[in-house]
This record gives sequence, structure tokens and C-alpha cells, in this order.
Amino acid sequence: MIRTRFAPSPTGFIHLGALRTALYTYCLAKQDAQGVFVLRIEDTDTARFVDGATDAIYNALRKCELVWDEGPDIGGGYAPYIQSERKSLYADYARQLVDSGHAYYCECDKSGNTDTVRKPSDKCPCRDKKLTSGVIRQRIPLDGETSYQDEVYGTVTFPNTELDDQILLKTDGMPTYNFANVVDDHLMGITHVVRGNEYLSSTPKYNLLYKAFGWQPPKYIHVEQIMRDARHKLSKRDGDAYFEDFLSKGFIVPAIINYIALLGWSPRGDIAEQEIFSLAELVQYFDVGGLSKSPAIFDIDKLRALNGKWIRTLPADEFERLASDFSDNLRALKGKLNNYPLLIELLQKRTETLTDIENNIDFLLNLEKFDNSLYNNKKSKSTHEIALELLTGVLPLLETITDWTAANLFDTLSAYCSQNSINKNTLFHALRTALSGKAVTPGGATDLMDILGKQETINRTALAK
RNA sequence: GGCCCGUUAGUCAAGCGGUUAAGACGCUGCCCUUUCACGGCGGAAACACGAGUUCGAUUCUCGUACGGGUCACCA
Repeated sequence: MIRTRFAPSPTGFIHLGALRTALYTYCLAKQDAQGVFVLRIEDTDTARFVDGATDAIYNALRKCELVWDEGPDIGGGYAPYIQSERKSLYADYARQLVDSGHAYYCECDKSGNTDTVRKPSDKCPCRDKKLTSGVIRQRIPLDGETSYQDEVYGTVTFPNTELDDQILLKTDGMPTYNFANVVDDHLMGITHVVRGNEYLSSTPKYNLLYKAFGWQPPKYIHVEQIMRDARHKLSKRDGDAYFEDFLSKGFIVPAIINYIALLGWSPRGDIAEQEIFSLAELVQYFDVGGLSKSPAIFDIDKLRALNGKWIRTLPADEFERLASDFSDNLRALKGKLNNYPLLIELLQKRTETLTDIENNIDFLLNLEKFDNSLYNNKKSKSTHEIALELLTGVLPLLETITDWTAANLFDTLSAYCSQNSINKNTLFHALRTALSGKAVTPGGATDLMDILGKQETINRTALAK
């Protein structure tokens, strides 16, 4: 039975890289009918604890539908799931290691001396003393090498002389991340560990710990970093590294999940050309063999494109609800237009991020004064003068139209053009410009006429000058 | 700097000894068309370099270069 865990620190909002780790971890567990996805909060650094961060983690995971089966809020057979509440347990295990000779008390740092040597090659004087207090350090073998199996990288080997006598238990009685991880992963029966590859070089120390305890290590799956560019990680300081950042920029959850899944993992075989994946499909198709060994540069354009595709798959009412959250104008327009559903339909086809909407529809609410040069258009064979003449000419016809729908308007105006030897494009361009004052609009002339309604269309057309 | 990991178009990437080296984003041409889009059909664009192994290397091995990670009482 597969048991995986996502083990974030409550230090702020959730980083995209962490979310991706959670996603892969979740997929792995859910591929097994009996699989269990555990949420564990690693708050052993009391100084970095941020109030509310745990709730932020819950919220983000829930929004993404990465539902955990065991965790601090719902419990489970291995509670508690918050490390600070397991404090005494780690101390017991650390002392056990001291008793068996795999760890020792160290007082070297008591004086605040940071130059203290710790590597086996320059072994710490405390290693051979019988101390009973201080931090507890792991006793790394003086020579030889330690290797471990990684599901992505294969066999990775480190000389023991490169490994620190790392601290297991801090002076405040809290375990270090590295120690708490080993103890908890074992106690909680975790079978697969997915984590960033910044842990690649500390993993041999984990295996030494597992060996000292006589425990079976889990399978390790190290995934590469998400980069901002070739040299820099997608950093929290960039202001666009958090899941929440993207939500507020108008990206929708399934698109974000889809995109980050593909940053570092790719489908192979029969589905190698598929690029749209729902969460359920990711669970179905995710495989460790498709994970990349090299860093991936985050590409916002690709995310935008994917977001647009996902938006187009939404039911109209769902799109309308999401769009309304992002656009004051849209909310203000609801109930005031002749054909609001048409506007929604047109917007859905051309929206990449929800934030795009607001400024694309402002003209529907208020027609601002605009530059007459907008009437000039080569392709439509239009100039300001020609446009005004056509608009004046068509006004009486507009008054007579009773079936005010985009389709009928299109037919009627097309017929009018051919009867009067008018270039259809020229008239439509003039109308679209007069109604919007914009070069780019959510729809064509007759769409806008339908959306705005007869009276407003006539008013705006008459106002054109 | 030591150690570890990596390197296919601008980006994400398929490939796992013999291929016309997929696909997507971006760029671009055309079609559709009442603008821009959406949709459809095309185009340009890549195996870091050098040695081996082999009948044959993008694929295997070793170097070089470049990039990343790590070397905390942070995770």
C-alpha cells in the first residue's frame, strides 16, 4: 500500500514548487486504490513560524482539490500530524541513537563558535567525550561512502567525508528537519518521498539514520527546481512564485495544476502528445519515469495559453461567475444589457486571464471620447469622413429594425450594403468604432449592436462625429 | 573551492543505437472572418564541445565547457 505525505513548513503562502511536489505526491498515492495522502506540518523552526500559514496551506490544497486522508485537522492513525506536538518523541529517538553510538552530545557551539569542525575528516572533539548535554549530533563514519537509490536519478553515491555530523536535536529540544523527517516518515509508514532535489546531497545522511535505527528507508523521488530563468530559482522574492499570486492574476486552478504538472514531468508513450490534463487524468497518467532531471524555466506565456484553453472548457455560468469576481465592469453591466449572455459567450472565447476582461468591456458602460483616427482603417477602406457619412446614412434604417438580434442585424445590414453599393467592411468597421471607441472589441459590429440594444446603438451612432 | 546532479529549437519537452529528431508555447505565412481573437492548415527554429565503444551514435563511456544544488541549532 502506498502512503505518501506532503510536509510543508508554515512559513507563508505556498510556493509553486511546493504545490507541484504536493501534486506529484498526491497523484502517487491516489494511483493506489488503498493509497493514503498524508498532510504533515513541519513547524520545528519556532522562529520562522508565521501565524495563519497553516490555514493558507489548507486553503490552497483544498482549492486544488488535493484532498488529504490524514492530517492535523482530520486526524488519522498516526496523530499528531504537527511536529511541534511530537517534540518529546524525537528526543527519545535521538537519545536512543546516542545509546547505540550513532549519535553524541556536542557542546562545541555553546560559546557561539561557528567555526567548529563537524565533518568526520576534521572530527569534532566531542565525538569521543562522554557528555550528557548539548545538541545531539549524528556520528558519521570517518571513511567509506554512502549511496542510496533514487527513483529519478538512480544510484547516488557520496563519500562519507563529505557528510556533516549534522545536528539531530537542537538546544531548544526541537529536532532538525532532517531528523524529524526520518522519524516521522518511518513512524507514519511513508513509502514514497517526493521532494525538491536540494535534498539530494543530504539524503545519504538520512539513509545512515535509517540504518542506525534498523528501519527501511522509503523510495526517494527527487524533482528538479522550477527556475525563473537559467540562473535563478523561481524565488519568493519575485512576487510571482506563490500559488495565490497566480490566482489573483486571473489564472484558474485547473490551468495552474495542469501547467506545473508539466513543468518537470511529461507524459510518455500513447499520451505523449496530450497537453491538457485534469487532476483526475494526472492521477491516472502520472509516472515517476516521466520526471525530468534538469531544471525547468517557468514560462508565463505558456501558462497563459493553457489558462485560455481551460477557460474555454468552462460551462458558461461558471465562466460568468469567475469573470464577475475579477471585473467590476462586468458586474455593473449585468442586467443592463440587451444581450448579456452574448457578451459572456464572446468573452469566454478570447480571455486568457480573468484580469484581461475589465478593460475590454469598459466601453459598454461608458463611451469615452476617442480619437477620430480610429475610424481610419486601410483594410476596411475606411476614413473618418467616409465613416461619418455611412453612419448618418444608416441611422434611419436602424430605426426601422424590430428583430434586434446579431444575426438579423447582420443580414439586414449586409442587404442594405449590397443594395447601396456600400463595402460591408467599411460600414461594419464604422459602426464598431462608433459604438466602442476601440480598435479591439469582444465581438464584431452586429455583436456589439445586439449587446448594447437598439436604443443605445442608435444613441451612440447618432453621437458619432 | 570540495562533493553531488544535469545539458535535444527562445521555453516546456518526446526520444531510451539505425527516426524525414514528435508535440506544445512563443514567432511567422495562409484560410475562416463584421476588428482582435477562437478554430483549421503550413513555415522557420534543436541533439553544448571533444574523444572513444560500435557497421552505425541524440541515445553507451570518459573528458571539457556551461548551468544548478549542497557544504545552518532553515526547511
